[in-house]
Amino acid sequence: MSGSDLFTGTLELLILRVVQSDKLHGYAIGKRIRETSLGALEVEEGALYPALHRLQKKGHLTSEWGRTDTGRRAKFYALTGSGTQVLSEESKRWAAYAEGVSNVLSTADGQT
Amino acid sequence: MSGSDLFTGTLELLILRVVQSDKLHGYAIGKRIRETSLGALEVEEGALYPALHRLQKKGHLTSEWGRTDTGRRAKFYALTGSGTQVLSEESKRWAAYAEGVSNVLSTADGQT
DNA sequence: TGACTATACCTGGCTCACTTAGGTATCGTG
DNA sequence: CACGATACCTAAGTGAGCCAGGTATAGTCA
Repeated sequence: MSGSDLFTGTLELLILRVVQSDKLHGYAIGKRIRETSLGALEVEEGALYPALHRLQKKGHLTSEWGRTDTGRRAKFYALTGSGTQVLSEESKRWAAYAEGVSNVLSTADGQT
Repeated sequence: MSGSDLFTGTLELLILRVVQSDKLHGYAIGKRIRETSLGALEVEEGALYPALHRLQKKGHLTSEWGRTDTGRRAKFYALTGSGTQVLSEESKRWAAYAEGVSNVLSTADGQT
């Protein structure tokens, strides 16, 4: 229940989006999410790696072993066609959802 | 996996916010969330009632049996002091989180 | 050389919010 | 009087994420 908990269901969306920008490896994906969100999103490795495997299993990502700039062994992920589509759908779903929450949070009190 | 799934963790926030506006009963809380969000947020009863009980157990809500305008028996909920505080904290957490997600989703591609 | 940190990957056990799918009871309406 | 809407509830199952471990390697610094 720590304050940095993810809202369940957003991680896959974030991963897909980050991988769309750049072909990254898992560890870098986590870092990228953390940095791009300016620390607001903390990605635990115990959530990250299973999520990557899930996405690959579902066919939304492909993976390939390679080397980082610093010569380290790492698994690089790339979006598939279905991944691109899911990203698009989930982005819309997130936007609608966030707007819905925003509406509820900002509604003037006591209206019918 | 239907498209209207909640992002886990937001429901309690929504409930607290809705109850702050008006002293409502459970069923009406669900309806209010659905309506205020213009249908974007679908609240299942199987999620709603346990959430209300959780919040009460944690001391963030109190409940009282009463009657609706139409004469129906219903349990009305009200915010406690701690509930108000949690609402404030969770609102901030949501705002920060949503901004974080927004940053990730809208980041220009390929930046370091 | 050897210790230590950061990088990079992984898994198993647990928790717990949510979905699904039932159930009860009452009121208004066709 | 059947039916839908209102109003409440719970049990079983799922599954994402947290926690806490593990392995291995590259670079740094004493």
